[in-house]
Amino acid sequence: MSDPKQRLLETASGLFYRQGYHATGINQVIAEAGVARASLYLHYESKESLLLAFLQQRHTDWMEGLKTFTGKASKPRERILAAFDYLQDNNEREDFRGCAFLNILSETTDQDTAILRVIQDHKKDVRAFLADILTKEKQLVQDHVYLLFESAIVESQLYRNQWPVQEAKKVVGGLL
Amino acid sequence: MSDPKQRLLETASGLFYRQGYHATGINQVIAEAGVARASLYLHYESKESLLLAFLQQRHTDWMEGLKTFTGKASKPRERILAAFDYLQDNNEREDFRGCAFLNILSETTDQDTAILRVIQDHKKDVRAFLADILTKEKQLVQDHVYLLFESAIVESQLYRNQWPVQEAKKVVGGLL
Amino acid sequence: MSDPKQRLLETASGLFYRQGYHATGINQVIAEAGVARASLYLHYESKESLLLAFLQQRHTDWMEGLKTFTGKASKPRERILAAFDYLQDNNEREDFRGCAFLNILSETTDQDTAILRVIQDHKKDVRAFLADILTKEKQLVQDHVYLLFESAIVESQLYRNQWPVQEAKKVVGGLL
Amino acid sequence: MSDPKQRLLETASGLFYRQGYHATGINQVIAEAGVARASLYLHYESKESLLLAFLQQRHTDWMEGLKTFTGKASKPRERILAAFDYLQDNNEREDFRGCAFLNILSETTDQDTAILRVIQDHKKDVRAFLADILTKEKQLVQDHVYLLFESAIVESQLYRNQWPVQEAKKVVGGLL
DNA sequence: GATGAATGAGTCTTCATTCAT
DNA sequence: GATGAATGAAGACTCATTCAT
Repeated sequence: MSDPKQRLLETASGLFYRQGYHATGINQVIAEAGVARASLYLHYESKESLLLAFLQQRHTDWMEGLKTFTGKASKPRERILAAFDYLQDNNEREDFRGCAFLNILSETTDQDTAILRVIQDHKKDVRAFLADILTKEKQLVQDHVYLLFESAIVESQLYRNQWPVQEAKKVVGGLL
Repeated sequence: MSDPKQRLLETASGLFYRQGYHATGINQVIAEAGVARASLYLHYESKESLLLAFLQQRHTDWMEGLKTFTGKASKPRERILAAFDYLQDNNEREDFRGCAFLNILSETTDQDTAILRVIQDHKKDVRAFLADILTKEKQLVQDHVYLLFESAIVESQLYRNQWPVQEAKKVVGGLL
Repeated sequence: MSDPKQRLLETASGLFYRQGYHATGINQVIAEAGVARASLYLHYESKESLLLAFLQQRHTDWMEGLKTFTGKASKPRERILAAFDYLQDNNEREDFRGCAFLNILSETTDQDTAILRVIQDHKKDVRAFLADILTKEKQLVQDHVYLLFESAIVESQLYRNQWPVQEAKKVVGGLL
Repeated sequence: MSDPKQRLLETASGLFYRQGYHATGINQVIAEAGVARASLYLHYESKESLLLAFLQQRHTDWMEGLKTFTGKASKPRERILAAFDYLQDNNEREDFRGCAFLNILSETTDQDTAILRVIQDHKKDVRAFLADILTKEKQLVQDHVYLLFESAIVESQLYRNQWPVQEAKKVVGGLL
């Protein structure tokens, strides 16, 4: 809590996630983190590197949460359904702000290669994670589930409502 | 081409779509539109109202494109598949920038009620449009198709690749 | 009421008086007057000339009011005291905004000769008016009354209170 | 001289006093102070807070000057008359720009509570200062002197002339 | 006489970053 | 390791004025 670097990351993470990257200014970050302006540049070489740190940390945390939720079951079908429960849980805890990576993606152009890679890597991991649970299924089914998983996230953010998660879960339940 | 208001809208639309809303400054808009600063505020009362105009125009245009594509077929199944062709066509024409509405959604908080409404209304229209084609299907199937349609857009933006559209289309083809 | 020139003058007068000259923009004037922007420049060659028109009109109206109030009495002493009643009446009607001329004077530099002259002429008229009532008094007494009259205006604006008028009136009452 | 914060305050003070608050732009302030635009906002959170700083500083300086002048005499009557000499001295040194507080008052509406308070507090202090010298006099006499003191300031600004100070001083001299 | 469109220069304020201490 | 001061560029927006219709 009193480590400036960590405090900066946590503050920036919350702001980047809730307000977006460009809508968040350095001033707000340092003010809310209670850190001197120059200290930010002591620990992170630029605003963008702070963004990268956020995404990397978020990746770790999010995957951990996913594993925790899916770890409660053992059969593939139940584990996949538990993944949708994770989404529902996220929506409640984070007020339907959706996927941090897809949100940043929207603010990203092809020039931002470093950021783009982190985002894509995250999603590849998610896709691989689901596919790993569904090794017995054909790839088309694996993709099918992944695509429904993704739209469950996006659409519940859009409507500020859990119905897309619930519908997607229902569909997937019928599928497997 | 020489109507300043139209030129402003077209320029801003391109920039908002390609770079995002917050990453686009008024200066860039007026410079590329070749219009005086104050002229922007003569036609649009604020940057946000320019964004709203963009989204409204985009809604009209995009739905029209969707109707054109789906209008080429008559049977529900073929019309739905044609909708996915539309996505593929968009990706090529617009360089995988994805959905203008979902991109802006990422930069939007709950405070931005007017913007949020336009975005949600657009998606409700899309959902209703697809459901209308699938009136003979159960609602779960309708939602199923809608969710795959949405993730096809998002995921092809993410990977800068058409595979999500193609996979989604294949899945839907098997479904109907 | 429907004469644009008159409407412009009345609107600008209110705004200049209540908000000050520099704090009042052309936009607000034309918006509240319900007149096209260019129409303003049809009737007044500049914002400054609108200000001049305001001051001239105000001079006429204000002196008329002063004459009305003082006209109710006939003896010099009573007429002077009535002048102070006029100030109190103004304060109530105009919410303690003080003297329009002195207020504009504060926003005026030595370069603004035309404006400065109108302001000084107004005050010279006021001074002469009071002196005319007090022709039997020495000049020092005349000035004395004038100075108290002026500070009654300024100080009641400052404190948003009638006490300076009342005190000044009491002093003058004892004097004459 | 090389402290930017002080230089900003001095520059702004001069401009606010000579030109008025609204007529003075941030650009002019930073240009004449030789300071970067953002540096202004490092030291003062807004243009208005710069104005407040000006008024507070001015209050201190002005009262000190008043005390210095009145301190030269010991008898109440002489001290009061010295106060009028202070006004005359101000007029000469500052080219008849009058009272900084009353000038800003003219640009102030009831909404600007912070500014209004500083102005009123200044004048209350002036009034109390004069009253303190005249403790032996009745309150009406104290107010009488205060009102003449105030109009001496205002009217000499108006006419760009010392006569109002001299006349007021003469009157007060006869009074005490 | 009246107007909507257009503008260059200006408004106040914040941006992300660097530097001397 | 930490910081307050400093900055050039940019942010969104408004100014008073003119011109073609």
